[in-house]
Amino acid sequence: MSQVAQLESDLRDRLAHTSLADEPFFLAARLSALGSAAANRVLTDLGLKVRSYSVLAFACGDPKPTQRELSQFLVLDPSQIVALVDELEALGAVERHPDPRDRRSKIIVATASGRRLHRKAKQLVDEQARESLHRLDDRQRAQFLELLHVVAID
Amino acid sequence: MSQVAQLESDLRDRLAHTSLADEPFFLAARLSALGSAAANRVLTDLGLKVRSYSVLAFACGDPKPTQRELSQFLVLDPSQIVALVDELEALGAVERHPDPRDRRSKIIVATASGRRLHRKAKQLVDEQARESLHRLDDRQRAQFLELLHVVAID
DNA sequence: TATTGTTATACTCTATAACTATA
DNA sequence: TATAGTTATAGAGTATAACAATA
Repeated sequence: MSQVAQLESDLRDRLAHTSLADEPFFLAARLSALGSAAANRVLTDLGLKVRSYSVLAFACGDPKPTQRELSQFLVLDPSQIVALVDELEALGAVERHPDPRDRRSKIIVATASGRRLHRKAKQLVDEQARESLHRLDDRQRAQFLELLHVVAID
Repeated sequence: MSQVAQLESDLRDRLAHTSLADEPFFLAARLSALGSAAANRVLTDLGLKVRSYSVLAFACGDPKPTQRELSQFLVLDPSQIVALVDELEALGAVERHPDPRDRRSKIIVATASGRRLHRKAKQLVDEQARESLHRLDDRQRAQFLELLHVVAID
């Protein structure tokens, strides 16, 4: 049914005083669940989800990733990348290019329209992220991102 | 196959300089995926997973949660709580008690052996968490937890 | 009428193994 | 022998609707 778990203040207070509230993996899972749901909601109109958006973002960056690298970046099995790339390819957003240095590999590169799509999507996602961090002031937000960066990118 | 995505330093460096590396939802998702996998690995021997461990933790806390509350805390559909509680009940770790204030609700409360199980599990999980945050010093870790707390607990 | 727990079901995601072509 | 991408498939997780008991 509904699963968006907007907590009333008394429930929030109870959650805040649980033993789990000090366990980073629980907090990260909760943040991830809430964040992904929100991001997916915002991306639907563009035909994207968090996963495909992430692949597209890498395909827009430099250097271009192979599928193997994508699977490591996104913590997904290589076999799952196939469907994601297929999906974006069907949208005309990315193409599979041969890797000149290893003919087994395929490099995923965004098309011009893929880059436009990414620009629009990033704007929506960034705005949504700003909202979900609204309880932090500028300094705290910067700090949080820096620490999260260190912790999440092994 | 393997999906534990231990990155080599050059790949880590590439990931660190991607546009996604500044998007909190992506970092949270990555941290959550890595953290849950690690926590699940550590909990297997006790017959628990992250989800069931989380339910057990609430059932050990005070005040005891209803299933409805659990679904909000864990950002899961109420129908999914049923199976989790069934699972813990089969382990003899929790019991469903009638809620004196609302006979529709069931309060989930840990048994004595459930509390022992939780104690053991928490020790393993905490140790694992400390490891995965090893790149932060004490002050940073405290800061990170505080900010994560604010952001994840709406 | 609305809500709690439950069941059922369809759908998505995840994990694993095997295949092919390259290395 | 090992690795990149692919396919197939089974299992786990997710979303949705409907029902009985209770509010």
